[in-house]
Amino acid sequence: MRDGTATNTRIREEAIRLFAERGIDAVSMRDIAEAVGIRPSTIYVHWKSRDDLVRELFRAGYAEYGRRVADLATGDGSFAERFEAVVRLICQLHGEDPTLFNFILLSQHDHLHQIAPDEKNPMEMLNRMVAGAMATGEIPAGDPGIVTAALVGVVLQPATFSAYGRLDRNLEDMADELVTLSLKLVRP
Amino acid sequence: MRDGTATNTRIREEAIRLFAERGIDAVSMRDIAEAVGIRPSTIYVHWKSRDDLVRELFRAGYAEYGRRVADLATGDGSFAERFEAVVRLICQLHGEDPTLFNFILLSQHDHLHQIAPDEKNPMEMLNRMVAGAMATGEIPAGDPGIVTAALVGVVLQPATFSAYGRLDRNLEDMADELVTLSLKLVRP
DNA sequence: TGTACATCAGTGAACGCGCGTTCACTGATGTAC
DNA sequence: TGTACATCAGTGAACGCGCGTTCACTGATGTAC
Repeated sequence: MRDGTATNTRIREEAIRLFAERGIDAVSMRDIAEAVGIRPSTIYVHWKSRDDLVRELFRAGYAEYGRRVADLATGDGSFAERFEAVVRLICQLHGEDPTLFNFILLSQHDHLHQIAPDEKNPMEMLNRMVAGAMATGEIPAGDPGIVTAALVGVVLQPATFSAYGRLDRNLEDMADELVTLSLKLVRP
Repeated sequence: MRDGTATNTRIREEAIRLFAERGIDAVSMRDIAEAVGIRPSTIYVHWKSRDDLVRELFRAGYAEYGRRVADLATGDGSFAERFEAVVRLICQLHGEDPTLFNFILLSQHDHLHQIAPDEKNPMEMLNRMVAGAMATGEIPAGDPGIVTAALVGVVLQPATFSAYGRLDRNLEDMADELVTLSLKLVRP
């Protein structure tokens, strides 16, 4: 039999690229197949359905990001140190694979609800980090949900603007500024 | 002849509601017609195409929001005063018509690129406000694009979390906290 | 090393479906006299 | 007030199209002997 691993990988790559560029809904199975240079039916050799493909790609990426955020968030050090590390990680993830990063960033709304709550969820992770730091008095008390959302916004809004060309700088180049800005949010 | 004004209004209302609830791509002309209680072909009496309908709804809402933000952003007072007013306005807009607010919030990415740059653009407005305040030394110097993006993120990320049920509080109830948080971003 | 066979990645044609849209029509209602 | 007419909001049936998906098939390649 032939080895389908290479084809499988290429389907993943092209699908993520097209989804990130055009939005998930705007990409058909035929589009993906054409980009890979195969027939649409070949995709069904590797995945049960379109939905299956999308879900697997999102989950795999989101889970990996979740793991890496979790490693830093649950590490040693003060809240400020750990949070700075998370912000820098996010900027670095964008630098490593902007296409994957944008795919996850832009498709999160459609897919977050089908992520099981027990998976290592970056948002949950941050929420606990913030709530913990409030409890110890490391950062000012407040509604942890709002503060977490605001912290996320400070980083992801520039990422979104960058993805849409509204900001022409790479996330990695903004890391220092984003660290400074987000830490200002949790000063007394 | 019959008066189509009421039908026209109902089509707008139901379309915005469905778009906000399900996402624009997931709503068909038949869905809208069914919600209104008319035949799909009737929508074409009022709009040339589906695209036309979506664009008109988005533009009308975005333009109105732009005007109201512009009024506050270009008013008298310090940067902090004007910015606080803008944040409170955004929270209030959410309270006035959460459905319209969410429609614009969630569909902005698909449609921002077809908004003419000369229209009163809330983002452009804020960008100029921030750049101006940096020039006068009212807020610390920096990249105005990043600081604007971060400020927007502090407000819109909680709005997004609220729209998706990740935060169960209304934007209006968070106004005080969001003002406090966003102003922290521009302290020395 | 050479041959027979099993496996299964990849194909090609076709399917049913829901989509946006068109268009000849109907008939309620405002206007003119 | 009553009648004839014009207007056009709304209808119903149909269209072509691209979509996701299926399935009998082909043929390259790994394995057994």
